[in-house]
Amino acid sequence: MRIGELAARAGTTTRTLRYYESRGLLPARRGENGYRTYDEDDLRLLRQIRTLQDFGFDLEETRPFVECLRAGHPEGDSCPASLVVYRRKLAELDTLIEQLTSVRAQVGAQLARAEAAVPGGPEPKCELGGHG
Amino acid sequence: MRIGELAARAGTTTRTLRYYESRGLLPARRGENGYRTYDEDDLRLLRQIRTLQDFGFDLEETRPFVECLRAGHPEGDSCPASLVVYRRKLAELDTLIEQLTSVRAQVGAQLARAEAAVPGGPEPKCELGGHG
DNA sequence: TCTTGCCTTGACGCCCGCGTCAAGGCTTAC
DNA sequence: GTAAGCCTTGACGCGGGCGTCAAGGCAAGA
Repeated sequence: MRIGELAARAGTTTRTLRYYESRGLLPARRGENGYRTYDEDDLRLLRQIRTLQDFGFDLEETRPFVECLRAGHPEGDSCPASLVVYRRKLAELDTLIEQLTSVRAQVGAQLARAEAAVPGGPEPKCELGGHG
Repeated sequence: MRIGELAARAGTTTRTLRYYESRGLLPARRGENGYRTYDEDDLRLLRQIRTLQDFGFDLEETRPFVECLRAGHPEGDSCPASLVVYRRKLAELDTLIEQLTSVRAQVGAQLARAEAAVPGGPEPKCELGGHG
């Protein structure tokens, strides 16, 4: 299979595949005409990468999973190095979610305070004259 | 006050202030020698910008707050345009937190599944021989 | 043979909020 | 006078994951 077909089957682009290859993540064999050649295993690796990318993993973070698959393991996370990445990611996510939740609370409080100070804020269609 | 002092008092850098000016966010008067000149009001504007930046607001999103202060209002969020930004930000935060929470759950599930499949994963120092 | 459509490499663009360096001018203290 | 330390503008770099164009090679059908 050539690069265009692989890209289509994985729902990505040829540019992306060349980029992965440039990063050493998904090297390709070459046909006699110089075209990149891929097989079903490459598709599996690519899908592993894409899944993790969709989760917000950096490209580098997908490397252990790819290497794990390439080493013949049944899943990309069948290797300790992948689990390390999982755990680090979980910690990052927890920290991030905590921070965002804190920010959300602060922004929400600011909004509530500001709305209370502005006439017509919470219920803009009532008491237009503001005589009450 | 000149740019260095303002930067120091706001806990930022001169480069940042020039950048804000280039974006039209924090224009400066000029002394006869060409030096930028700021006053205490500029410091207030700058602190408003920095606070929102710390909350993860884009620079453009701070503009209504800055203009509100510059218009003479007591707070940057004393204007409707600022409240719009607040509400939009809250919605963005909610969406993002939701997505991250979902990802966290999926990654956590993947980790649990992978750990269950790998001997020595959850408790690496026990049963080295794995005879149990 | 010509066209169409795939493929190749190379290289610049984008986003965003600055960091950092360059080359020079002004000010101030000694 | 001169050195230090502030200021000026201009311009390139960075990180990440590609998009997009350029210029050309190769393959297959009419």
